[in-house]
Amino acid sequence: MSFSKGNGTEELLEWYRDNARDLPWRRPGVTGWQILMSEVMLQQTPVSRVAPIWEQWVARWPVPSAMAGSSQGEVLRAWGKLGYPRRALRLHECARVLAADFDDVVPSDVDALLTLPGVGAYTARAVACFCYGARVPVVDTNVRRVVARAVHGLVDAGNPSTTRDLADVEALLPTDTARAATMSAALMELGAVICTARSADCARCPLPDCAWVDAGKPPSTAAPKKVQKFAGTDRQVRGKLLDVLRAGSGAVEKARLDIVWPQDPAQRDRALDSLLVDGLIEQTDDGLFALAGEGAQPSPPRNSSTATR
DNA sequence: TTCCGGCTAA
DNA sequence: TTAGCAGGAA
Repeated sequence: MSFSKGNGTEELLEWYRDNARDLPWRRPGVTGWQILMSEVMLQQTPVSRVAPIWEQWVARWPVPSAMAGSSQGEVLRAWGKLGYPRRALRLHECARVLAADFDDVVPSDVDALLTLPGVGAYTARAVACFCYGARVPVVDTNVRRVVARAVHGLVDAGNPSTTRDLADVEALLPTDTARAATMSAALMELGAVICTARSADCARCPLPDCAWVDAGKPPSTAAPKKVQKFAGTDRQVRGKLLDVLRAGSGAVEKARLDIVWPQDPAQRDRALDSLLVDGLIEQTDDGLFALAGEGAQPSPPRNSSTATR
């Protein structure tokens, strides 16, 4: 397996060396933990939204044990509106495991990384490669698309098969470890900047040859995929409910949550229950709702300021 | 396969 | 209006 005719490895590596974006988590001296935080944040979330939050997190929780010392609620608040807040919860649990079982250091071994909460096939290899320079295929949606086009001549990757994709990319990597690691980063960068889902800027593409271009840029033949709607879904309701708790400082009465989704009480209660099940929120003994880990905290003293009454 | 946020470029 | 975004887990 290789890029269509010529092997575009040298061109791609050179392009990356000269054009890689100056992302904060690519700075020298960034640790495995900090890389891991960036990777989890970047799951389904654009770079521009992640960068400022990541800077705050690196300053606040520079090592796993620091985060393990904070409550889940504190982490959820700091997560803000990045979306998919279960990621934050997993990262917190991951920090606890790293502090307890890994001497506060993110492991470099892919199999060890895969045991960590919130770390899947992509993230494990991304950390092994970007932080520790391992020669492993790093396959995300960008790489999948680049390989589909440049190698297979298709606009989009078909059914994502992790096994096949890993083998595809593995075959593209140079033998030399350092060059292979750079190659993985370059493939991702190419998909993120040049060969994007919306448009392929072939004029600026460093690859000397592309199977998709050679084939005349054929459109997708795949059936239109089902769109995962958002408006009116439980996801939207969960977001609104969680936003109330994130914005406030302590436990709140259910009525405070009810008002953000009055149109469908059944759906609202279902969403609220799912947040409890996910461990994102908790219920206090007196029936109030709070962010996870904050229900036991003394709510703002209601009667202490009796002088004002 | 489906569910899980929130934002924005086109 | 919506497709798409450095995915993971059940």
